Amino acid sequence: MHGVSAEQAAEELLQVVPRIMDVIRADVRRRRGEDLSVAQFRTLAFLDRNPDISLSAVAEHIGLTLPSMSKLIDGLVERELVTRETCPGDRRRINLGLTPRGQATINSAFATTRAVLAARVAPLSEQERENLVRTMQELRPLFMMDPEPEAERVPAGETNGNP
Amino acid sequence: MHGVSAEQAAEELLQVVPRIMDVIRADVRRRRGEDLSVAQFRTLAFLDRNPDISLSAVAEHIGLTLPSMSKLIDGLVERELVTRETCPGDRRRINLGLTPRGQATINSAFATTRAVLAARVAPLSEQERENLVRTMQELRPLFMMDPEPEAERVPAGETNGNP
DNA sequence: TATTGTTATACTCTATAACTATA
DNA sequence: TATAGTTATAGAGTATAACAATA
Repeated sequence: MHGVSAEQAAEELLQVVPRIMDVIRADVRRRRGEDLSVAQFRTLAFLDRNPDISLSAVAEHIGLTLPSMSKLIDGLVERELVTRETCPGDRRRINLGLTPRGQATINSAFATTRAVLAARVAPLSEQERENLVRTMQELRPLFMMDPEPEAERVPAGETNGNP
Repeated sequence: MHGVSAEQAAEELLQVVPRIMDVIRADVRRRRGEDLSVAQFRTLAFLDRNPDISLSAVAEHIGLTLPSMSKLIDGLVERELVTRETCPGDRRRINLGLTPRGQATINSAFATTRAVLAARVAPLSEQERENLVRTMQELRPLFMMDPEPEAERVPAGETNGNP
């Protein structure tokens, strides 16, 4: 193998990553013991990675409007999975976070999913596992950043004529 | 790097794959020119990979009930993105497929997402890209199969007490 | 009788618009 | 006046239950 273009690498990601995600998603669906919707689950996971974040920031990342996310958070606060506190410096903002129960919920979910993934990659050789880990570590920084500063939403109805 | 366990490899996947998926998902959200919901988009992509499949099979994969998927397909058929034909051999079943317009829609979406991913992996060296492609090819067969033959749904309320 | 899919109905989720509170 | 969130209302999406058609 030689001369791999960025486009070819992208094609591989596009074909394989969603398949891995299917397995993760199926696991999440199967064991949502707290009866969480997918959006609620994604929100918990996001709060796990981003403590003390604002409502707007969560809404933008998850892809919901502010009112929708406000209501979704309502439900998580009621179930004592999420904390919602007024920001001391700017009393308009709120700081969101996980309660111990919320943290336990997400930890438990991750543990289960990790086991499912481990079973999937079990057939790999030692060499292949090392390869896998190296690749993930190389990809990690490239997909953590937000390169597109809130790109404008397509005006819904005006489809772009693209390649 | 040596002595990588399946659990460690799984941990890497669990941390990085959802981040890549965030980028893919954000792109899908941003340019759903046909005004497709996420479920509708996933359905089109699934039909692209699995021609002439039944309604039940699609519903199970996407994670919707049969009535919900029936209605979702209604919408896609109305917009002339999906074909729905009675199966000749067994007239209870239906065969689903993409219309040329549906195929064009999914192709266009993939092209855009591929470009976004290519931009992300552009910083990788030639060596790293080769690594990436090799890893994806090794993972592909492991995540294509369905090892869990429709595992029973947790009875909703009885959360498992796990690690 | 069992299987595949659809129709009927109700509920949940999400969005748009209007509003409150703080800056 | 601008910004961060919430409340009010309406529309879309989804589920459960009942039904129709084929095997």
